[in-house]
Amino acid sequence: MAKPKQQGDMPPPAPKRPTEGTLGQHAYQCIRSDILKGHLRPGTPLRLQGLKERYGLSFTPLREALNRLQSEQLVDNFASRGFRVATFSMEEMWDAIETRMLIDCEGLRRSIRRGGDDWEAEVLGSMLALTRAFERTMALTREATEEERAELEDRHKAYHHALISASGSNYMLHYSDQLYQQTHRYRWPFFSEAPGSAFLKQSYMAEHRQIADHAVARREEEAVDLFARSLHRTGEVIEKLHMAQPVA
Amino acid sequence: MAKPKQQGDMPPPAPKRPTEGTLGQHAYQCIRSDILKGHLRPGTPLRLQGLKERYGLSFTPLREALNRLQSEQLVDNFASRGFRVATFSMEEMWDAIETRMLIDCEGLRRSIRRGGDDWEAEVLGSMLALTRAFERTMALTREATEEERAELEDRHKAYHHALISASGSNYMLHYSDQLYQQTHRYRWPFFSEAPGSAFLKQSYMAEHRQIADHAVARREEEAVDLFARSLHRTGEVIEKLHMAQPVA
DNA sequence: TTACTCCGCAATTTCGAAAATCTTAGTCGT
DNA sequence: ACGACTAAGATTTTCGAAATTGCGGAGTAA
Repeated sequence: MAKPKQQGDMPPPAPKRPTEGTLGQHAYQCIRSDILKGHLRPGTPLRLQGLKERYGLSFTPLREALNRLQSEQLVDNFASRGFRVATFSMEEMWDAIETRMLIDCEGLRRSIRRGGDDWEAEVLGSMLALTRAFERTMALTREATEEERAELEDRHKAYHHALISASGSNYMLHYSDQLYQQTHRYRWPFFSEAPGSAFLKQSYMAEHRQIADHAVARREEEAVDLFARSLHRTGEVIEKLHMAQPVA
Repeated sequence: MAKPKQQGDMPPPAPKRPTEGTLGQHAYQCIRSDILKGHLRPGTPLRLQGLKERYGLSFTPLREALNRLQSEQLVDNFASRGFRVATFSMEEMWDAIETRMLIDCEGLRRSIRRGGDDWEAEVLGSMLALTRAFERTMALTREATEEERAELEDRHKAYHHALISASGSNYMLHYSDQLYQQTHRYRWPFFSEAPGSAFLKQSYMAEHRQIADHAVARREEEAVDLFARSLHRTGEVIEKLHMAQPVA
């Protein structure tokens, strides 16, 4: 039983101060990324002095970012007692999965019904990009770097976005994005290091291809059914992994 | 063709500084309330000096609130050029209605399947409270005060929340709440003053009662069907009103 | 021993000024 | 007349210090 790598132990250096945009935006992106990648663990108090040292930013932009992340439910705010990374639970994870199934399946249905050539191109293009990145990481004889994993993850996210991108609903896209990131918190630390994960990944990739094929061929029920099952299976895998290794 | 009252003309005084909680939270509630009630119009620049004068707060808590409202899509943030109240459009309104239909109907289904005595009591209780407030405002021989309207609105919101409260999904509840508030922006300035609005309100109330009755009697398909139609009709009414009186 | 109060310190929140950025109006050149 | 440039003023964003709040430990009384 392999132990998942302790991603929180050695967080990578924070990105440099940007030359463009506001520091509040930069703070948002940095903190969000660290939460999604597990460098900031669930339940962790987000002390302003610590964040200031890590990111080189004053309290004001940090607090602005934390307020945004609060509204996105990645962070809990305890009035006058500061902010904490939102906690994990299986209950919450299943809620995110099931709500995501509701929204994403509807988004996929609408896209299949309304999407034109551009949508098809986007689906197939993102599927191809995901396949390429996947093959590259599978061919590695060493552990993938965080950058390589991030690239694969970006491609994966783009694939999911593409599937529902012709839904005509900004709200569905927006909520889907948020729910994707919530489920991501549970997947990222464990998924790549799980036992049998190479087999699992191949199986997921095959499934992703099938969903894309069904979608572009306008086989609505097949696509949506497989998509729902795939999302649900994500939850099952996460649950199994978390049982094997309780959350810190 | 009656013109809707110009709610933005004379905004009521802002609430006093709280003795509890943070000023950032207070700012959030004040600004949010003013947006939802139309005192801050769509597209309006949210100038910090103006907000400071209106609410008696420094820039920092104001900015914190604006960052939160940005994540909730009530406010748009233009980096280095400040914040604005998010704009209206019929497209956006329909998106909110349709997404809300998706989420709320699923929430109602789940509640009908899973809810116990407590849920039934909540549904019937909130229906009763809404009826009482409604009858009071209908019996007025003068125009309802903003407080009276706000009470009715709070009861209405509580009714909708109750219907889906046993869904077991915090995300659905959270998104439903946000979508409720988005649609509220379109309803509030116009709905109470629309032509034939007394008739329309009676019809809505009868419908709300029927939905509650179906739900509590566990007639899932009837409840959900009527609920969906009711939500959709809200969109139709809003659209009609906005055609009669284009958004300022 | 338990419960309560007080105090010091740490942390959070807010303040207002300074720094940075944007907007507008005026001037100059083509 | 139009476009480019500049300067001044307005506004936004950030900074760091002050004000406020929470927490933990020590002391006291029952």
